[in-house]
Amino acid sequence: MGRQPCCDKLGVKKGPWTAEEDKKLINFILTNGQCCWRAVPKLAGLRRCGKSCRLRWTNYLRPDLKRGLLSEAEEQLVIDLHARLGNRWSKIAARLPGRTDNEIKNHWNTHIKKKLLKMGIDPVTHEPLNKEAKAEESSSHADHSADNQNTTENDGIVNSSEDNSSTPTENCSSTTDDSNLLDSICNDESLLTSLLWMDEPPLVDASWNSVPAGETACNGTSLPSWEDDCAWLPDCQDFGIHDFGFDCLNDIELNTMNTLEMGDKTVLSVDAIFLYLGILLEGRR
DNA sequence: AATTATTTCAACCGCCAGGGG
DNA sequence: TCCCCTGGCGGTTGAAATAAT
Repeated sequence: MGRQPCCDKLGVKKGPWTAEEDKKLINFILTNGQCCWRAVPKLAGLRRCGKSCRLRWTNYLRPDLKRGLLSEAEEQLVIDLHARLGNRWSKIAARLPGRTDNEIKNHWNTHIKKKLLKMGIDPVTHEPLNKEAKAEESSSHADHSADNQNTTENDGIVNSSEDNSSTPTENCSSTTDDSNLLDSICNDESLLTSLLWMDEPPLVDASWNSVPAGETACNGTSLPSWEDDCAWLPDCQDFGIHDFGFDCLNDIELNTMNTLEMGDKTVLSVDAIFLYLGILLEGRR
């Protein structure tokens, strides 16, 4: 018996999402949280498969996403991480808060790859291209003995045999470049702030999944409505203006939002979140 | 202005891993 | 232990946007 498709192919819409669909999905997720994706389209009134909904949410609609091109520092970080992790985009994305694996993968394929090639660096091995050519030449003589030693899996990280103290990137760039990278990261305040959370569960995502005490998300019982009780939202999700990437909004837009001061953080009301998402969606069209 | 080539990136596809029955 | 389901991942595609002719 073959594997069941992720969704009933009949009557399932494909292709670009419409504003209406986005709205429905956002509404549903904000109301119910992320639960069983397979059930989402039905419950949200969408003619999409659950997988498509999950992808749309994680890659495009999630409120904690950063938009726009990667900064220099982020790009450098991606290159460095790629040298260590290879094409493990999700692992790389986990180190760049607000960025998705898809976004990083696309940016790698369209920008970074070309940049590295231009610089004479092999985007796969992160070795200088001429060195690569030489290595290939010599390896054709020297059998494949190095193959077994060259890469070792260590806790999900690929290291070359000469990699105990340095990465391929470091091999071809030098430790000065590393300090430059560090400098550039330190100079990029937003990135630095983000990186401080690097080994923490992502702020929004983690709490996004956590349904408030006493609520059940997926079994369809006793879900909170916004009107009933939103008090958990600031406490549990701790949505801050900057967690949402509100930097993109102008003062007027921000002033129209209903915010609450919570200690050193400005927390958004539910109305404000909906308003923001509306503005965000408008801005993306 | 029209046509063609190239680039970008959102979305899809197929596969895999992990969890539960 | 096996089977099924779900979520997640990485590779690929193709429509839209942009640049070049």
